[in-house]
Amino acid sequence: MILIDYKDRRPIYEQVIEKFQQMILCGVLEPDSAMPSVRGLAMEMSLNPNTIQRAYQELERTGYIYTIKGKGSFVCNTASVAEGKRRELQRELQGCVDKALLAGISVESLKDMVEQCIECGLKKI
Amino acid sequence: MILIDYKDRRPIYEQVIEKFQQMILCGVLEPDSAMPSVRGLAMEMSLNPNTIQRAYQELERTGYIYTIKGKGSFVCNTASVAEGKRRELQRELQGCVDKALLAGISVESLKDMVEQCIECGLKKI
Amino acid sequence: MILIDYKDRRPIYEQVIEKFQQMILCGVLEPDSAMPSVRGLAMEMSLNPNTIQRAYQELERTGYIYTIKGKGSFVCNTASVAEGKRRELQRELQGCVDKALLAGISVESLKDMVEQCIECGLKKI
Amino acid sequence: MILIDYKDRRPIYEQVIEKFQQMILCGVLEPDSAMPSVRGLAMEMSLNPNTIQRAYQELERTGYIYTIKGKGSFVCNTASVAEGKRRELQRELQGCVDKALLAGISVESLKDMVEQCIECGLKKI
DNA sequence: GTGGTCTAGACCACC
DNA sequence: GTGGTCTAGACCACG
Repeated sequence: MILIDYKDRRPIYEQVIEKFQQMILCGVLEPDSAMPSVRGLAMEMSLNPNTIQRAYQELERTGYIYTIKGKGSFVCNTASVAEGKRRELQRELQGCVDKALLAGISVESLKDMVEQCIECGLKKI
Repeated sequence: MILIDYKDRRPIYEQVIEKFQQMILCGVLEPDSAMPSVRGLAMEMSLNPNTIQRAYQELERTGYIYTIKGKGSFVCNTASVAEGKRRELQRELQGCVDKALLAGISVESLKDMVEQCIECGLKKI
Repeated sequence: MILIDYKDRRPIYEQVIEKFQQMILCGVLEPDSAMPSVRGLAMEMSLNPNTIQRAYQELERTGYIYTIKGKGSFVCNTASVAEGKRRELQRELQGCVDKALLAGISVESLKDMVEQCIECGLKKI
Repeated sequence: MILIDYKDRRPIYEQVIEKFQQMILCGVLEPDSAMPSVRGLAMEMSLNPNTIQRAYQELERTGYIYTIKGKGSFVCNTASVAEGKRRELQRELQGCVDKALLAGISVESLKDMVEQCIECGLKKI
């Protein structure tokens, strides 16, 4: 299930979005399968339906899901979505790298740090 | 001088903090040199003194500057600060990498992306 | 309720912080229970909301409370907090002891003073 | 000589006062010996004479030194002074102890902490 | 409703 | 002159 970290400073709806993005991109949620209903999910997670609604809207706007009135929301095909996510991550990564370089960290150092991150990240999965 | 990006969603004081961190870490502001006065900088940037004050307070709390009441604020020695910044960046980088891996991006792909970022980042400096 | 001592030279927000730290550490405020709202408490204490806000921010930064935007602030689990407080007190105590020793007070004398303090402190609780 | 810690949040004049109190109480400065001149000391320490002046005023007010117009300032007999210092320290110690007890630290724990402080403090001298 | 940020302007202690 | 604190009141994002 989706777990909310209340100590995370980001708004709840962003956390919900992120979790669904992950599940869609890594294939846990298959294309054209139904998303949980807004009200049902809200109840299950003890959240305000508005919060879920906002997350779904954003997921629809960014091409992760599509909605059929009266039927519910469904997962999009991932091909196009993956490319978008890739670009988004590239932007974020660029931000990190820029900061590091501006802080005077050498390219060598930086690559080492990335290696460590990857190693560490692989363990978590 | 420091430019504020009002389209940036982050608060102004955070942008001010970031700019000074960069200037201190990359040596533009030398250790023990005087920071601009709170009021002076506020006037120059057309900001409220409280906003600058808050940025300076955070910079002091995180060890970038030290303050002498009635005299002003001054830049700390960078040695210890650099290590802290490195750890902070490592954490942020880890976040990026984790997201990428969770999104199903391969390690190969990821390394390519980092290479591109570094190349691109070096041009900006 | 929280009483402010206007004769105290310390800023109001520090007094507010201290009072809440006490209430959290000694268990008057239970983990995950809600803190009073910023505006509500400000009104009740006839203080500016900013002053309360600042106190809450510091309490959050030091791990006493956590905040959910739009919902309010809540008390953290005390386990980890207690250890931090202990270290803080140890530092402060060290300062006192150092001063006493530097002033030429004998170890014997000092221990007697501490005994008196403890005796006296226990009565206040 | 007297060293000022600019990173100390307390005002400079308080640090000056404290250092002289220590030197007088532990006998480094003998009764009726001359204090350094305000201007001379200010120059030597690269401080504003006002700052030294204020420290001397406070030292005179609290009975550590006495001033003869046109001749300078001199160290008082320590007997009476020591008792005052002792009371001041007792007050400060009481504050620490009260905080600890309010934070739920046991008397046993507290005594252990004091022992550690004393041990640690003796090494510094 | 909640907290987070910002502006405007005041007063204080310190140097 | 400097930074530190506080009040008053506004606007925003979030739930």
